[in-house]
Amino acid sequence: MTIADTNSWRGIQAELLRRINEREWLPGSLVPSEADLAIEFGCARATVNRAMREMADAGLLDRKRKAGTRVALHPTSRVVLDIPIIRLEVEQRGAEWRYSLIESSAEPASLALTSRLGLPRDSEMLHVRSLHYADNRPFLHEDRWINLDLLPHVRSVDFSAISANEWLIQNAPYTAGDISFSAMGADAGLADLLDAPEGAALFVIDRITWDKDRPVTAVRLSYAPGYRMNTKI
Amino acid sequence: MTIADTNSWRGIQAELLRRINEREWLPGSLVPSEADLAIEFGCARATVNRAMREMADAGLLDRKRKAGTRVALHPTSRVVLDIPIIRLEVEQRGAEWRYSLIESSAEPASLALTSRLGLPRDSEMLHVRSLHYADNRPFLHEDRWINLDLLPHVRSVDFSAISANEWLIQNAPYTAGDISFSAMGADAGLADLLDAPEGAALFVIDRITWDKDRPVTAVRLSYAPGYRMNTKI
DNA sequence: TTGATTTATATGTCTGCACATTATAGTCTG
DNA sequence: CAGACTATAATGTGCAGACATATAAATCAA
Repeated sequence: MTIADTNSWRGIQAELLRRINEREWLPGSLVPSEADLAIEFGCARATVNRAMREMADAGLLDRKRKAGTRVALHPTSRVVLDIPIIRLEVEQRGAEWRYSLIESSAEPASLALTSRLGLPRDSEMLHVRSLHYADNRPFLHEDRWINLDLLPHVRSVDFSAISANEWLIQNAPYTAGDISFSAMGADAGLADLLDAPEGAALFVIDRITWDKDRPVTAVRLSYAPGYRMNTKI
Repeated sequence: MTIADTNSWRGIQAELLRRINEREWLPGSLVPSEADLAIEFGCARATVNRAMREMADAGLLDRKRKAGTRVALHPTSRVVLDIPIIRLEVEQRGAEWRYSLIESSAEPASLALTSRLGLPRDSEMLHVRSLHYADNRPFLHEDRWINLDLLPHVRSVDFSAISANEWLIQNAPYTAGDISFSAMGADAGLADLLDAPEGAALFVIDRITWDKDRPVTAVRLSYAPGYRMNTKI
């Protein structure tokens, strides 16, 4: 019965984590109720609740009213990724960020894209392609389509002065987004741009953002070979 | 002054989100204090706190004592990935999971690995390589090293009957982990195993888990071409 | 002017209480 | 015995108040 030093919610959480990690409470087993734990730790029930709620959010505990709280059977580790502005990502690596616009023009989007976005076929969208550099070496290729219907004044933005990535974050709010990560071989054009051999394995992020069911932008970020996205559990 | 219908913390959170999304509160601007908002919404300060704390955790708000709360300037979108047991991941796709052990043997680990794990050089570790299938097609290659020092009884586990992935999740608790995602070209061996052309771009997850500073296992998961990891913001 | 100290303020957390919500388990009834 | 109803037990949420803590801003001293 090792009572945590402090009866703060962090102390209680640490103690609960210890009991789970050290198999004092086995996966799938029922743990004492909030009220009982509050008595044991000599604190208010709300404090125990605070500690346990976070653990439930993290997937370590399964909680149901009346049924009680159980240690999760399959603790799916939950990973949190922070996706920053590209400029900041480069600068955080201690490299100098540079950006160059390749193309910016209104074009009819492909059927694959419009259908995925729920737009009328042959909708005109702004197609912006650009390259981000870290210390003068290609870092990633940004291939973006912007919904002109939702953001008509984007036509007049000079994307050689500010990256589309940054302009959108500051000017186009979104309420939801779909992201997918994958690996792709570099085609001839990308290989040339990224200064990589053709067929090189590239880390790719595809992202579509929405503002209440209306698509804002669809982007594909293709990173130069060697890129790693790191995080902790 | 649209007061949210309910003065539950969710209602308040929704209203705050609306004000941010609709640019009523601009990025970087100071928002009213908890006390003021509590008065405005006619609720307790704790309720406002609950709503705002979650938004701060999500990176939408920056909060500092005395300085107050500001709308985040660079709303780094925070993505949450659930990394399930491989078997469950395959089954969730509606495919049949199958598993085959390639190799399981105690070997001295490479210097690169031992130094990364903080183990003595030439430490013996259990090297387990296996292949996971979805509907009889190669899904991913699991290349794992297990710390025999920490888990000596793992020598006697039959990894042809249970996957190392699953056994470890159920038997080896960990307190921290480092994960990195990248893209790699398939070498001859992997290409053969995954039934892919040599050089094909593979999505790769490297993960090291720790139990209080002691390494538990290091694993590289190489997914067959075409794999995408999806999530939402 | 500059550096140290104090003060005021916003957030962070805890308490004790109350009621709401949900789902289990038991009971009653036809 | 089956199905409907009811009591109960756990979590979910809210409130008012209190104190803790960090820190920006103001004040004071050299």
